[in-house]
Amino acid sequence: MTQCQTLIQALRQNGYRITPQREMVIEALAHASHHITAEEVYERVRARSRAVNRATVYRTLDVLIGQGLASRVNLGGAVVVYATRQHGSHIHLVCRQCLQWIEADPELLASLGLQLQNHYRFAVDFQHLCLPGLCQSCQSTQGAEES
Amino acid sequence: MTQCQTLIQALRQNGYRITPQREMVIEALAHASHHITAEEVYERVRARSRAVNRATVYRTLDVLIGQGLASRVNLGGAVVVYATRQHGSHIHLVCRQCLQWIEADPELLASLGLQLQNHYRFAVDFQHLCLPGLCQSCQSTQGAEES
DNA sequence: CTCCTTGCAAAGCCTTTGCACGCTG
DNA sequence: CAGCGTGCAAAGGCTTTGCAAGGAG
Repeated sequence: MTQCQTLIQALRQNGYRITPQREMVIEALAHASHHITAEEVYERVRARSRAVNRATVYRTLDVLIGQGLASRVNLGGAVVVYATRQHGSHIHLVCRQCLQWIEADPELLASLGLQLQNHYRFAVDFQHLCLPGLCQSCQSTQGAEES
Repeated sequence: MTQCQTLIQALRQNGYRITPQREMVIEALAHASHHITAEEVYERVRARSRAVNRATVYRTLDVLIGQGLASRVNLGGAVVVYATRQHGSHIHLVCRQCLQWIEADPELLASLGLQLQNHYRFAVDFQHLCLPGLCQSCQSTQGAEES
């Protein structure tokens, strides 16, 4: 709840107008336990009001991202998900085979982040990181399906 | 050269037929210094023969990926690139702002890989990893453009 | 000779855009 | 009120698909 208000305030303070549509998009995004796709945001918003268009969802998500309030990540393939920045930093271990993912402890990346910063002056976006690979169950089936 | 032959042999042994089109796609991919987009593969192949269709390029790339001979990676945004597995493991530090990327030393990820394997039984795909973030120059402009 | 592959063109998918109306501030 | 934000519908870019003809093995 408060999370939504924070986002709304941030938008308002940056000169954006708060419309019912934007509120609903923000709420859908903030209430999502994890990341959701644009389509899922649309569905959730649509469940509350038919007076929202897909284009508006995309436009609102773009605004949030532009303001650094949300992030967009491509979980391999064509799967694009969104999340508010307030979900905190986290790592996704995305299985390239079953497309499921595990959340990993962000702490594991701390030292890597420092090294990359020192060596390459590159600031990895730890807010929303996604590492492709193979999950445990797919590692087993991997060999078997090579027929 | 030999790299192409290896790929071709692998396909042949898995029951795929080797056509001039597939050879050309494989050569274009294998000779690419880094990763290339599907469109670039198409252009390179097209430069050698007009008798190749975009659909064939996509289909061949899919076959290669299905066989684990190539990988597809989304460098943020709509940029999708391909590379043969034989290019060895490497990390891309992709700037989410200017979309340019730096190659980082894969060794930096070695310990992280082990930890993720131990903690989560997840095998990160180090063959072709891509970390989003901000490059040095965009880190400077970042603060300035927040108007 | 079989049937895997291809080219062609069209469809698909997700996302973006142009425009006039409507609502926020 | 001024002008940003919206819905609608159409376009857009990239990728996939159906089908008949063609070529690999």
